[in-house]
Amino acid sequence: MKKPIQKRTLATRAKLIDAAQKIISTKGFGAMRVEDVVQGASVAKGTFFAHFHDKDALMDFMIGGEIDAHLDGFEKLPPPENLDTLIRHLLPLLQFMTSERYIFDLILRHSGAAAKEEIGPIAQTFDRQVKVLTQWLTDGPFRKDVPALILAEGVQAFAVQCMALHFCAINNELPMQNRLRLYLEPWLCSEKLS
Amino acid sequence: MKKPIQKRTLATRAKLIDAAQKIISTKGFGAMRVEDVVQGASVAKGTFFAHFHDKDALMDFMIGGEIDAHLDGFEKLPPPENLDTLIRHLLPLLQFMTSERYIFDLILRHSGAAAKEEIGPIAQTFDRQVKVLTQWLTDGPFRKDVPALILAEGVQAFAVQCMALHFCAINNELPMQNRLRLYLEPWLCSEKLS
DNA sequence: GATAAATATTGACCGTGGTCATATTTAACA
DNA sequence: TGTTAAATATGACCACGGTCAATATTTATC
Repeated sequence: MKKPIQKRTLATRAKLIDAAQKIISTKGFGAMRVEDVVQGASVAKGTFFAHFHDKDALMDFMIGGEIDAHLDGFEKLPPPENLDTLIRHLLPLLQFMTSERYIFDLILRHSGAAAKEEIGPIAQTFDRQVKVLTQWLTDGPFRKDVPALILAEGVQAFAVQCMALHFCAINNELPMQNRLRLYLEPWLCSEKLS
Repeated sequence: MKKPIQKRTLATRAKLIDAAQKIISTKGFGAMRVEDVVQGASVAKGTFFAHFHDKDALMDFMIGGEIDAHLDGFEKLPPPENLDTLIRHLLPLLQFMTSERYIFDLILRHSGAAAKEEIGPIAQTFDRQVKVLTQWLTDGPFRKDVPALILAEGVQAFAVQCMALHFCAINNELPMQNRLRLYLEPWLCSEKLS
């Protein structure tokens, strides 16, 4: 994980990731079994855990990669000139994150770096996301009485809330983006009183 | 689960919950094993799953009970007359929710009712919490340009964010209540522009 | 090229959540 | 009270993530 110097190591790792990718793209993230991955990669089970601390670590890596791809796209976009554009830009990422219940749960578990351990791929993307949002909010026509960083973290909080309610039996009649707008309008387009 | 008519059923159920409670109060939620519970209750393993759909369902019940106790307390409190009081009232609940990583993760998983299934105990407490907050926000000195329900859901979203960051290696230098204040001040004490 | 140290791989094994055909108990009715 | 059907309990069994001592391979040193 930290220093894969040997060629063999890199090859094995690639085989594992390849096998995982194959399973994911056909059966989805939630259906991935470690046993299937090692069989697909033609290695022993123990080898898997020599490369990834646990199953979650591989998922963290795979899902983190997907999120990073979205963020790469965000960074090529011009700062949104209004709230609706901001939401529209964000939507594809939110849709990926909610495309499987398994994905969303795993993201929640890994969105904050676990104490004392190193910061994982997904946690890094959350930091990156805040950075992108901070930039957007600084440049766009949004409130300036609150630090853009706080606003960005708030957008993240509301996005998580909307995704959670998306999976909710009683609260999912409203599309995610509409609900997000309901929160973000008062959050981003207000000013402090007095 | 739905219609425990027989006395035996109620007794068995009580034995299971008792055994679970005993384990939880000595070793914590995260250390609970189904095997230990059934042994403590002197029943077979299969019996457990006749009473609870899975381990999470028992946890949902136990943790839901704890949260409900907090909400009972909230309802006896007068509506907070300012932001700091609101946060102070909320804090004990947030502290329980973050007292174990296991608890927080489970709460996140169950805070929205799973699609098509019945609404679980924790999901119900989240609804209840929104109701209490809505009342508080209606009565207190907070912004009135946004429906109190939306404000309440926002408070919940920010609370979740603060709890998540509480477990985060890089973002946990700020106490939960201070961070919450950072979000809630612009959220609750602003007015929409134009 | 021989040998030793470091690194990577193996697969039998384990812990724990969850299943299900079978056995037992309860309730209803004659 | 005896018979029977529904409700409940049982425990052997399975699935799957994860461990670890033993083995194999690579790299370093001479």
